[in-house]
Amino acid sequence: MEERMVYMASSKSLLFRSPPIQYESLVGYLIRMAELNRYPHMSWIGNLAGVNLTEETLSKMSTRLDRLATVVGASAEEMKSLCYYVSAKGNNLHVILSMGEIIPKQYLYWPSQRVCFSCLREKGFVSGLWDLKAVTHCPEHGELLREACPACKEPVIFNRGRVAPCLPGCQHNGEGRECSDSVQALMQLISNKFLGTNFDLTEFGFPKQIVDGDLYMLLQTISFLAMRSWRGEGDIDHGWLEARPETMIEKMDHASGALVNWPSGYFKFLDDICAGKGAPNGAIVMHWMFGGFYKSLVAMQKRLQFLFDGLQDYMNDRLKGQLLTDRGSPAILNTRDRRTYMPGFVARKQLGVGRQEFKRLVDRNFLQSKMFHTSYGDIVCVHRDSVREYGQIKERLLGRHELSQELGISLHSLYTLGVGNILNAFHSPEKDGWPQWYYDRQVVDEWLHSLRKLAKPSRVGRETLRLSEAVAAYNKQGASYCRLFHACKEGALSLYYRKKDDENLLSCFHVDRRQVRNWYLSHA
DNA sequence: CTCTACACCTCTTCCGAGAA
DNA sequence: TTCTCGGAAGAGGTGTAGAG
Repeated sequence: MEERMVYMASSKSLLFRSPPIQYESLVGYLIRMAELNRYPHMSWIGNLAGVNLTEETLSKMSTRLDRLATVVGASAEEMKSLCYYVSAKGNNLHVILSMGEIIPKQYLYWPSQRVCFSCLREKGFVSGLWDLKAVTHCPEHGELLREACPACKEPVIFNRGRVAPCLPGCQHNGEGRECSDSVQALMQLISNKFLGTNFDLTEFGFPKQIVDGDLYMLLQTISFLAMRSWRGEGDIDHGWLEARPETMIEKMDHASGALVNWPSGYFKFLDDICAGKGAPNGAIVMHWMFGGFYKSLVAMQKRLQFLFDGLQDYMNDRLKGQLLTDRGSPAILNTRDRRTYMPGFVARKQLGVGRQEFKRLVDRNFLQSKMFHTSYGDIVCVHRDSVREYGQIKERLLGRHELSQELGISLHSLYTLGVGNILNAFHSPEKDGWPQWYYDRQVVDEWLHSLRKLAKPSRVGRETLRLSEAVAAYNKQGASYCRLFHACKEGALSLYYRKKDDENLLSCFHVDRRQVRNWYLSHA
């Protein structure tokens, strides 16, 4: 019995064998084997293995791989490597890709009956990539995938016995390149994600999000951009299903053009759909298509965030000299305000300042401002970067009462530090006409840090004075914090550091009692 | 497609409350 | 007292939905 099984198995294997070629499709491999063994149809190999290879049962093929492997004489591993997608169990609507990703089945022909004739002639194989609907052109030759030979008109059927479907004697060698650079690059990007090829696409400048993202995201992006008749919140996978192959070529051209050289390609794409024709130099006159595009994009925002962000960048770019307001268009900036220039109202809210302070910030150039002519008249808007920068500084601002307490010196001493150019205020009446004094905490910290670096650890037994004591003791000789700090900096006095004292930030700094006395006497 | 009611946006001015 | 903030009100404006 055992021997008979072995005999049966060996009798049902092919005479001529050949290992799979890299990136070959499973069906394509069987076709190639059929041709090698002079079988008129690849389904004959299925018959040998007891597997029904009709179109309807193809999805189950992956479960019969071992039987097919025995017949064609390939290892189970080799056979598995040909399965770029398998149907998910109990889920007829999705397929699992070899990388583990799951995508709707509608993105695939099952299997494809379209081929690149250049590939057939040059490499003698059927690529697994051609099963993807989004692949309209061969990534390598840029040739259109066809359902029939353009020379002998013989149609490509999947259950054929020869890799090339042509009639005997047909010498058609492929058409060569038939698409733009951008379409071919997009095909290569799909190929990299689906087959794992390594086309170098850096020069085409695809957005990072789809280069790094998964295949499904790329397919959805293409599907979305290729629609070109956006009808609100339709299903993105759906809009594409109905696309007829002949319209796909043009759609692909649009989609790939939008994705290469990000974001300028996308901007041109948006120009086409957003700006009405004949608008005065660069001004945006919304085209009717824009509404549908925008609504669909909002519906897809979670998945295709970069397209949404790109749209906002586009608005900013095209409206450089004009102002983009929130008014009447609540949705466009609700999600994420990325206007280059924002109205004063918005900036004030973000900074938490009132009108007077805002006006001062603009007048003193803390906020980069620009006048815009709008329907309300001329209004002042400010650059978002300057708002962000000042917002960060504002968080660090410190009133002078607070600072003098922290440092343990009087308000007047703090003032003299400013006069002596030791510690300058960020805002002050003298410097920029601010009614209050404010110091930048970061500047204060840097100053204290530099003092600490200057100071030496105090040795036990050395008679030292705190700075405040030194100032008090030699006040009549003209002592001031200012002069002490300058002397320390120039090296005339040594500064000591005692960790124990931490009543306030300056109390840990000491000077030598004798040194400071001599120093004052010599200067008196 | 056009018209209209509506929701919503942002400006200015005025005013009261609270902090320095 | 002076300065600042923020709410209310009024004015002017725009996109959208729905009806016709």
